[in-house]
Amino acid sequence: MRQAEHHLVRSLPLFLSVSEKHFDELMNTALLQRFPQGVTLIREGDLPDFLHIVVEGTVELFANHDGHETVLDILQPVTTFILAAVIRDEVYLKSARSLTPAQILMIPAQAVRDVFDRDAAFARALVNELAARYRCLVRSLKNEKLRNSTERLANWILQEDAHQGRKGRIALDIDKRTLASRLGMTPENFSRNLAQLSKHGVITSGPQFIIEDFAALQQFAKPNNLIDQ
Amino acid sequence: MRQAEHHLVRSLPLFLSVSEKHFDELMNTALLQRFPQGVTLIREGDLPDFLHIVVEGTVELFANHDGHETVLDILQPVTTFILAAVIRDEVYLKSARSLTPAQILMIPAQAVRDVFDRDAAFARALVNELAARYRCLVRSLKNEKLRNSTERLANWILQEDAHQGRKGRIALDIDKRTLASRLGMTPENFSRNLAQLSKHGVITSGPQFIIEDFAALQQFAKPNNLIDQ
DNA sequence: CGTAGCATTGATGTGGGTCAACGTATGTGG
DNA sequence: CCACATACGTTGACCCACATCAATGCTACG
Repeated sequence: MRQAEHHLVRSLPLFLSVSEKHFDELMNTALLQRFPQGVTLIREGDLPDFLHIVVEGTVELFANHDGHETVLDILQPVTTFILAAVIRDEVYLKSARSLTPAQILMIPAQAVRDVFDRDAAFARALVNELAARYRCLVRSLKNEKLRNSTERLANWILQEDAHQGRKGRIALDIDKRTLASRLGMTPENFSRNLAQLSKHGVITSGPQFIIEDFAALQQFAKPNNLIDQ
Repeated sequence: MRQAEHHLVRSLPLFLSVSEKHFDELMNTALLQRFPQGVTLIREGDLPDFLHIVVEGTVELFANHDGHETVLDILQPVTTFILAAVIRDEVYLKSARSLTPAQILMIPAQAVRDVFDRDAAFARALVNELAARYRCLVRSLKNEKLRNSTERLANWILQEDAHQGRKGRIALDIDKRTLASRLGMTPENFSRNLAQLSKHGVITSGPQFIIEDFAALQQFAKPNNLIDQ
């Protein structure tokens, strides 16, 4: 692993307080691997070999049942995933695939559990990380159950605008269909919802959204800090 | 707190490996409290004062937004809740109310964080508990997104039958409307779904369900150990 | 320039929520 | 002991959000 990535990982909340010795122990056996787009990284039902960390690119967590598939989460750098399965050494409940070319840091599950048993600081960091992931999951569950698809899109636009510096102009760097799936709707409904939002201050021109009337959008979206963020 | 409850709590995975000293420290300041039915125990948006543990009764976790309410989980003894909020000392994302008269053990949040900082065994137990709760949440999310309401009911019947000793006869100890809400549907749809299941081997007579054709029910329900417990 | 893939738009179907009516059981007071 | 009230369960009618299917437009790239 390169120096730059070493520092990046070291500075994650999860590893910040781990002793140098234990951090080296984790990293010595870790792999930093590049994957092309569309690769299945893990499969639900398998036992965890590695703790995965998205270092670059986008990863989709999904699950299948009886011929149907559902997206459970979409991850951006830098995020751990399947931490719970690694800790408990139980089968994955979700599958993962790369939505873009991606760089994934993979730490052998046994090494994580070993250090977890010996390094109290790491154990505490793990609690915090898991708690954070848990709360993210609750938020996205509330987002799904308490808002309709147009509202979810409106709030995504508000958040993305804040993320891109409140310029009121959002450049879309992913496919609309990918964003649609991320927001839990079909591409067709995504289009219709976008059209709806023209009534609430959003102009769309190709891969750009422009917030023409911020107050109107805000009023429609009703952002809520117990759901968003 | 009585001796019996002391032992019950002590034997929870969360407290099994905590030192006697630290366990006493947690329990000294803890409250074991009885609540009547329908009491709001915690409110989303508040900061956590206590870690809650359902010792007796049933507790519903729910959330509100813009005049709508949704049930996020229903808890049976013995389960911790709002652990993630306590660990991170951040606001609750869910509210909780007692669905039945309930007995709740409340451990001051600060005491939990104190012992967590000093007792590595407790920190590790917390990780395991949180990971278990995380996985439960993923399972119920998959149950909601990958099955329709009739399938959810069918699987609940299979699970409850297993739970009651595979007698093929299930005694309902809660209101049908409560069960409906627990399975994420209205009482009206619950009735209709139950009627549907008569085509798949389930006979219903008042507060009793009888599995008349186990194979048929199983075939319809398609139980999945990556969704069901 | 033609083809492939994404985006958009319209028509239609379906799951499940809502509203209303009615049946059935369990009290409660005269 | 009966009349009545209250509440739950069931059934039917209807509606809404969203998925699906189909047709067409748009863009890009060999």
